[in-house]
Amino acid sequence: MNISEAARRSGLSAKTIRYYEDIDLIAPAARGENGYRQYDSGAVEELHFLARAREVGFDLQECRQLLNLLRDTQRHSRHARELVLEKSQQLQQRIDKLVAMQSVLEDMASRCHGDEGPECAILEDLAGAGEETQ
Amino acid sequence: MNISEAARRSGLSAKTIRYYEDIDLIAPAARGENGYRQYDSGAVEELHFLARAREVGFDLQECRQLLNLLRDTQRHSRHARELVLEKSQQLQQRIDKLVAMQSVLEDMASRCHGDEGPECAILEDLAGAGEETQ
DNA sequence: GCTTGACCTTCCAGTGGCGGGAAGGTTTAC
DNA sequence: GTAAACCTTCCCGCCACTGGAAGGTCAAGC
Repeated sequence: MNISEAARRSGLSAKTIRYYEDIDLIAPAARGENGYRQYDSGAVEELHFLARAREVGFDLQECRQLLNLLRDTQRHSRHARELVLEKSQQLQQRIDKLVAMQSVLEDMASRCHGDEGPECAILEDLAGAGEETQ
Repeated sequence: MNISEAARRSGLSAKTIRYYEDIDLIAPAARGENGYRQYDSGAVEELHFLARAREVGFDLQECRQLLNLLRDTQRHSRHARELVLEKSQQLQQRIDKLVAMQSVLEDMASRCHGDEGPECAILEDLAGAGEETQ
């Protein structure tokens, strides 16, 4: 099949598939007589694997490691599990940070009248926070 | 004061301050005889405002709007409040997404032995998810 | 045979928000 | 006198793509 069909089946865009080939994340696709890339179901499975791994938060370097594990029949499942748990912790840190940011926003919004007047707790907060001790 | 002192007081890096000037987020700094940028406390306050706004999740375009509100004595605090609440909703969406991703990771990890064997629920999941119906 | 449109190819540029580092000028301290 | 710590501008790199230009290919309809 051509690249757009492989894209449809894998969940990646054709652009992304070419990009992954470009950075040697995947092996160069076979080519037809016309120079078009050709994909079989095995290739699509790898692409789909990558799409899934990206969806759950792995970056391309980590995807590389996961692909190596996928291809390695001598692998230890411990390695995959470690990658997943580490990624989970990273996500937790990002979540914690976003939650903290959001609570600051909600707090500011709650103290702002939000009317037609110029007085604004939000702008005061952003301007002055951390300067009271001086 | 010179740029590194302004950086220290505002919480931004000198690189970032120059960048903000470059993209016209802030007015060009005054220059001393030697060509060095000079900052007064008013300029530092604006930089600090920007640092705070960035910390709570606003992008530079939104920071531009917030700065306009800060400078506008005729502003309506409603505008600032709307920006904050919209940003809060955006953060909520990002949080929801990350939480969903993390729960997938935790689920996969829980079903993986994580031992020295090659059998691995994680890799199976990533490879096969969404294909059972076929 | 001709056109139209949907494919495909490569290559280059841009995104956001900076950070790193080169190459060179200035100031300060010893 | 010199070393270091500043400062300047400029350009490249990061991540993971996306958009678009310029051009080749293919299938369908007339």
